[in-house]
This record gives sequence, C-alpha cells and structure tokens, in this order.
Amino acid sequence: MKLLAIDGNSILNRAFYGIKLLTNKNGVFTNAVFGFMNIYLKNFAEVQPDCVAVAFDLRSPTFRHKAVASYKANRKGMPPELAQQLPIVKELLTLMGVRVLECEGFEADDILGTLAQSCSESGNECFVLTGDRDSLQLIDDKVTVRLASNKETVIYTQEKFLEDYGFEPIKLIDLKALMGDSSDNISGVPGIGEKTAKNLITSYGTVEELYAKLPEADVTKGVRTKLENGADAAKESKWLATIVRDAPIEKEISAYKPAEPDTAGISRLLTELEMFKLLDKLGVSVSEGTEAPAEESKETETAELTEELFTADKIGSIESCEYLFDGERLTVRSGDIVYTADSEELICAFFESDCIKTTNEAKPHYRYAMARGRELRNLRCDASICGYLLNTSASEYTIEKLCAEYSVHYCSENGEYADLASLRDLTEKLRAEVEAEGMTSLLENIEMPLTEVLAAMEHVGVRVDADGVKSFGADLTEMIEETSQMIYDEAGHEFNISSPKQLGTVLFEELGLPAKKKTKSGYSTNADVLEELRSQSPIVDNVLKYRQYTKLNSTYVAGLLDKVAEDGRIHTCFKQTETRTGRISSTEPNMQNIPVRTELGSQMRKFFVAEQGRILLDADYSQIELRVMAHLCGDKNMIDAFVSGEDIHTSTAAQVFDMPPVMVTSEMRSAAKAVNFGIIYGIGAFSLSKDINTSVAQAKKYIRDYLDKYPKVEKFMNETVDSAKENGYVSTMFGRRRRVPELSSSNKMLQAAGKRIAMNTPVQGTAADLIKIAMINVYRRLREEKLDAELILQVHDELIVESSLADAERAAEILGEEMRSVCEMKVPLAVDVNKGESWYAAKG
DNA sequence: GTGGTCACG
DNA sequence: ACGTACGTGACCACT
Repeated sequence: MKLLAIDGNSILNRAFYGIKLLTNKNGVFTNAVFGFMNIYLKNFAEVQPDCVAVAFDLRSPTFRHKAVASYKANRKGMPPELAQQLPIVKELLTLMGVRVLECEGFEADDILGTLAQSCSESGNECFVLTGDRDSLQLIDDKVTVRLASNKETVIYTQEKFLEDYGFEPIKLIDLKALMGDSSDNISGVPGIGEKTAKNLITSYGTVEELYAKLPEADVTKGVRTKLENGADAAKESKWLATIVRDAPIEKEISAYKPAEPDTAGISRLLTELEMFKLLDKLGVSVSEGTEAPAEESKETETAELTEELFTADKIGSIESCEYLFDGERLTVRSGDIVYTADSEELICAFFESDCIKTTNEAKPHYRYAMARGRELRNLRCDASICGYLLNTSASEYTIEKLCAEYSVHYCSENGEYADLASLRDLTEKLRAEVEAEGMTSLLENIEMPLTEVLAAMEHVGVRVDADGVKSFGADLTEMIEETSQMIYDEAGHEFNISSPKQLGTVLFEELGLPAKKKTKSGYSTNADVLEELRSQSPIVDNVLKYRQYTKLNSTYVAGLLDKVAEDGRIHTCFKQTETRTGRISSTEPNMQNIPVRTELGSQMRKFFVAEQGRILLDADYSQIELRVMAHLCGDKNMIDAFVSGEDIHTSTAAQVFDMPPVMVTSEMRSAAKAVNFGIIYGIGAFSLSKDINTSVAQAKKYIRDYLDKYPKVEKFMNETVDSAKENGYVSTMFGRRRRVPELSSSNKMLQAAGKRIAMNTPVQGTAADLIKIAMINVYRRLREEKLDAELILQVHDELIVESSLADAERAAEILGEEMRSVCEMKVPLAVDVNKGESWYAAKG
C-alpha cells in the first residue's frame, strides 16, 4: 500500500508565503488554502496513494515531549492571515474524507516520522510531502520525501539524497548536530559551519563515530578544539534535530484510507470561500450544498418548467419574464413556462416587445438587435451588473457563481434550463441586496441605461485609415532595423533586445553599466532605470528608442490592423463589470491607451478618422478628479481656485509657495501638478520625490504645505480611511461601493495600499459615475434631436462623437452642455470641445 | 501562466 | 528592513 503523509503546517506555510494574499468578499483570507490544495492535488495525482494522512503541529503548554526549553522560541508566530486559514484547511480535508492528525505535545514532523517508521516496518511505501528539509532524515528504501514548493516538487529518494549530500539520509541529523540550524534554535557545535560539518560527516559518519575517532582523526587544530569544546552541544543538538518516531498515533496504515467525501459540505465551504476553480478540480458541482436548510425548503422547490411553442402572439401576451440568449438561441421563462426561439425575426420581435425583461450580460443582446436595425426594449435587470455593483472585485458574474455567492438555489435539475430557472430567484435576491446597500438608483439610472450606450458605441465603431497605419508600420520597421543594428554594434554582438534578461546581461555585465534596481528575476531595465543611464553610454538611448518603436509597431500598428473589421472600422469591447472603481475598460483592442504623450506616438491618432464627409468631435473634462476632490472635501481654498477659473496647478503652486500666481515659475507649476496627482493617488513622499526629482525631505515639505493650505483635503482623507476601516468599504458620490479588505491585513505594506485605495476610489469612482451619466444624457439628446451624430469612444474623462458635417455644431453643443451640467457640484465642471478630421486633429 | 515593460486616464 | 502613488490592457520572453 502507498501512504501519502503530509506535513500540513509546512505545506500551508509554503503556500501562504508563496501566493499573494487573496480574500473572499467577506475578507476571509484564502491564499494558503488555495496553495495548499494545489500542492495536495498535484501530489495526490502523481503518487496515487491508497491512504492519506495530514499532520499538524499541536504543542501543549503543559507537556512538552522534547524539550522544556522553548527551543523553537525564535520561530515567528503565525500571522493572523495564516492562522485563520488553518482551521479551514483542516475542515476541508475532513470533508474530503482525509484523516487529519494532531497529537498533543508533538509536531507534525514527529507524526510523519512515526508514520514513516510504521511503513518501513510493515513493508508499505511512504511518501512524505513537506516543504521542510528536516524531514529528509526520514528517507529510507521505503520512504520517499517530496519537497514541495508552489512551483515544483523535488523528489528525494535515497539515491537522490546521496547524490546531493554525499552521505546517507539518516546522517542529516548528525550534520545538523554539528552545524546547527538557527531556524530551529539548534546551536550545533560553535564555530562549525556547513562546509566543515559536511566534510566531517562524509569522512567519519555519525556524531558518535566522529567523537570516537577524534583522537586519531585527521582534522585541523582549530576544528579539533571546537569539536572538543562542543561535545555536549553536539549531543544536545543531535537530540533536538532527531525527528521522533514513536508518537502515539494509529500505526496501522490501512486506517488512513480516505472516507467518502461530503460533497455537499465541500461545496458549501468552497462556495463560501469563493474558490470555484477548486470546486471544479475536486469534481464537485457548485450547486451541491447550496440547497437551503430544510426549514425553508418550501421556497426552494425546483420549479416545474413546461415547454411551450413560442409564437409572435405569445410575445405580446407576456408582461414580464426572464430570458437568456447566447447569440443563436433565445430561451424565455414566463411564470413556469419556457419558450425557445431561434429565428431571427422571433428573437428581434421579442427584444422589441413591451415585456419587462430580466437577463444576464445583456450588452451582446443589444448588439444583436442593433446589427439588425432593431432594438432591445424594457430591460429591467441584468444579473451581472447587479453582481458587479455588489462586489466590484469578483472575477466573473455568471449565474452559477452568483447563485453560489448569494445563496440562491441553483436549479441544476433543470438541465440546460438551469441558468434560466435560477435567474428569477437570483435577480430578486440581487436587487434586494442592491436596494439594501443603497445602490438602486445607481443601478437603474446609471448602469442599466449605460449598457445600451456602450453597445451602441461598440456597434458604430471607429473608422481606421488602415493604409496610413500600414505605411506608419513600414516606417517603424525600418527605424527598428536601424536602431537594432546600432545596438548590436555597440554591444559587439546580436541578441534579443526585447528580452529583459538578455538586455540586462549586455548592459550590466558585458558593458559594465551600474545596475540600479533589481527585479525578482534579474536586473531591472525599465525606462526609469535606462533614463538614469542615458549619459553613460549611447546604447541606452538606442534601447529606449527601440522600445518605443517596437511598442508602437507591435501593440498599435499590428494590434490595430488585426482588429479592423469588414466595414473598415474598429469595434472595441467596452467592459462594464471589470474595474474595481467603476470605470469602464476597453479590450480587443484597448482604445483607452492609444498613444498621445509623445510626438511620435501621437501620430497614431491621425489614423482614427471620421468617415468621408463626417467629422470627429472630442470633448474632455479638465482635471475632473481634482474637481471631484474639491467637491467631496469641500475645501474652500480649493473650491475658490476652481471657481475663479485659474489654472489649477499654477494656483496650487501660488498657494503652496505662498506667492502671487504671476510669480509662479514653470518648475513650481510642475511640482504643484505632481503634488496634485499625488493627492489623488493617496500621496507618499518617496514616490513624489522620485516623480519630481527632489529629496524625500523636500517632497515631504511640499505635501505638508499643500495639506496646510487645503486643510479639508487632509480631513477628508482621514475620514474616508476611517470609515473604510469601520465599514469595510468606500463609496462614491452616487453610492457605488468598493470593498477594501487590505485595510484589515496585518501586513503594513498591504494596509498602506488599502489606505491609498480608500483615498483614491471615491475620487476616481465619482469621476467615473459622472462621465457615465454624461454619456447616457448625450446619447439620449443626440437621438431625441435626431442628429446624424453618434458617440463612438470613451476614454475615462473624454468622449468622442462622430457626426455629419451638417449636425456637427449642434452635436458639439450638446456634448459640451451635457458634460458640464451632468451634476450640480460645488465647483464648475470645465469641458473642452474640439473638432477634427482625425482624433489627432480633434484633440485641439 | 507569470513577470516585465509600457501605453493610456 | 523593505518597498514605495490610483486605475486599466497588450505584447514579449520565458517557464
């Protein structure tokens, strides 16, 4: 029989420190559980054991098997983020039918030692899974140690150990007895290090043999003296290093055969932890275990769905329904009757009907209707949008996951209609939660109407001058070749300039440039580092050029050409449930990061053009986030600066440097600008100093002076962080929420990050709310006035409309008007509107 | 799949 | 002692 014996504490530790902190929506940490299970499942699959035991430490304060002295005193106590995961792993293992072993007064490795011993004696195979090299002493012809990390598992058999260490596994104890182990508080023989100890063990064997042969041993005088003086220490250390093999546990291996797993329990636990991938891996479905408790069972009986034929007549008679649509087939549930349709006409007729509709992920449905010149009307609720508002940090908003998360019975018995059958209960629950969190207006007046606007923008798309892009690409290719050649000449050989690893070798080893920063995997070669090295070698400048050219060529030229559709336009995908703050994002291609900051890069924007005989209108908010900050904190100085209409950075500089605005130099203005940004991001003196190239002390002073001039900013920041700590979330002006679990971390770095998130999100999120409202209003006005003009892009604080020449004036007026008047605030919202043939030209 | 880098607001 | 501003997405190299 094969036994897999696991050191639970050791593996859990590895998992915890190897994987970044994860939490579920309630702030329960899950990273160690996640990592543990990954390692467990991988090794289980490889070993295919008949029996499994997972051992955990249990040291009693009243009874110590080994030493009265706390010989592991310098081992750091577990951080609470890890400690809280310990019982979860034990519970999960128990639910899986795996035996969890704890033994008062013994550590996990003692239990492993005992199990290994039993296996050897009974002729069973033992696989010890641990992250701790100490356990290598357990290896023998029946016992293999699998040394695990999050990346790989190194398998130690007797042969492998001998190869690595040069002596038998059991002598690892002797090695430690001589060299000690600070992490276990084993002193060893003072003055004997790893090298000497290894040599001694290889030549003389065990500690006992060594001391027996010491009189005639061939060692240096120094070593001999140390060994003589350290005899007692060696003996004591050997005892400490020896893993116990007689812990009082069940020694019959067959007793560790796993029991039947409790799938409902596993499902309940993992659902609570939001570990859906793991559920999948364990072969347990999400629905198992989400059954409501028996006392409520009357509500949760599976609906008896009856299928009926769907006809145009039927459509008119339905008042409200839930439906799903996958792009081909429509399924509608009204009461407990299900209709299906796959004819385009029937589907479109349904979309246009008066029926009040509920669905999930509706944007493609709008696109489907629009592509056919039809409409989707009366959409009341979209489950994914509700799910997003309730938790902006989830990775997916599928019906199955949402049901699991909000304890709604998932009707898996309804087979292919499971999603549809569950949708009504789910959306009822979601809407109730949204209402309870004060986000109903946000849902109904902003997010739901926005979906249609985004769909329309995607549908219309933006015209691309593909030939222009191609010729720009050809120029870039030539420039890349020239630059590469110069770099190869300077380096003395060819290499892959795009590989940070190879580039690092060339710059910092072959050319001997000073390495400033390191990354996990080598030298950092990012733009900041290269900028500092610019004066030291001409190659650096060329590398920067190479980076710029290749970035433009592969991400923008090639990336965009790839996405131009039949109609000569790019139809990006705007995602409404992606960002933590409430912004929308754009993919395939990302239209929100088209270059503009450099002269060369901004040329790209010349290829985003209006259709023949049309024109682009570009409107952007000026400093919207600072204005939001001024409104939210109500600082009089800051509000006055905006009300007076002065340049805000100049005005800030005047305040901070205490002089009239006319005296402010451009350096002072740009310093003030950097501080203004810092304020929005949740300022840190170190980063500010780096940004504006001053000392940390100087940066600190800027921040101090700023906060003294705008005292309500500081007050607002403090209050926001305090409320985030108290409630676990922050909110925007329109009630959008974001949870900030980082604030309850005991890790100071994470906590500091949580504070910055808490300070930034209300500002960034409110700005996102505002432009969303503006988009909805612009969309409506352009339609109401029947203008030949349509919204095509949003870039966070900027909206772009493509208009006929005839309607351009009016459309521009509407655009500016709606953006400015989106909400009454304590400061005016300034908007710049421009026109042009291309995005480049329309940017003013 | 992850990390490094860099494009945007 | 350590790492260092908020929010995104795409591409490349490398494992």
